Amino acid sequence: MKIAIKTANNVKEINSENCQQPCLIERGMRVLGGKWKASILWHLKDGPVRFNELSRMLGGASKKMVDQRLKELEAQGLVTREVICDRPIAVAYEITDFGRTALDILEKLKDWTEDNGL
Amino acid sequence: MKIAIKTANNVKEINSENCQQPCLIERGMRVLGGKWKASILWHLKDGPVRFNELSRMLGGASKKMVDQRLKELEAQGLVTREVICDRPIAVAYEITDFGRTALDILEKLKDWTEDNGL
DNA sequence: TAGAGTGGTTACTAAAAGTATACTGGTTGC
DNA sequence: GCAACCAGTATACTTTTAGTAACCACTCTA
Repeated sequence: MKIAIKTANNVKEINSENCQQPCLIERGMRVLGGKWKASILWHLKDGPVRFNELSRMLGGASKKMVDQRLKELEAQGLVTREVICDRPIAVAYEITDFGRTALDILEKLKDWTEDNGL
Repeated sequence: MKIAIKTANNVKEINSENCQQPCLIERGMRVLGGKWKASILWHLKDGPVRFNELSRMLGGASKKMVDQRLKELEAQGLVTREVICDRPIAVAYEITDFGRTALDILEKLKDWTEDNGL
């Protein structure tokens, strides 16, 4: 739907569209957009990574943050948690097939950031 | 770099990579990832939109939020603000060419969200 | 036996994000 | 005159998120 706006000496048409509420972009961002979430997913793309290692990769994210984000990502089915050894405890986080479907987006995001020197 | 992890009865190799700090994914997310920012950009893709109209499109975002996000997006060169009429005041926000380069990512995000019923 | 590493949890604080309401100062329409 | 619209601004408030630091139980290495 177009709406006309009368200005001093011309008429300008402005586009108006309704958005599904809450809109798809926003809903997607709620899954991938949290701080560290996309990064975590990205760092799991080459294979399973252990908890403390992941913390280091993220360079500065606290254990609490990494823990919280991993739990969210696990609950949403994007990563899985696997205990690979009981004593000493060793846990590996792995991206799921569903999680991999999001890597396309992250790849584009990475390229975009890189190309624009952000 | 691969690191070997000894488990009860096998050895598992785990991938370890260093991340540029702060990594590209995270940096990109700081530009597009704030609440409403991606949505705003998306809603500008079909042409300029006025302030209050944008608020309504976002369905629930307060004026303060919309205002803040628009200012951020403007400062980052993703949108422009144009006064199209002084009396009565009418302002239109428009996506820039640079802003358009991010729409690819958002398109993918939208499709992903849709395909996965999120 | 001390120190470092594993994968967390808990408690606390600081900062950011978001909501709600009212206000300005102008215009348009009834 | 009154209400509703425009594009914001201001203020106050609550909620959420982020981050620090200490702690747990366990193991491995020097």
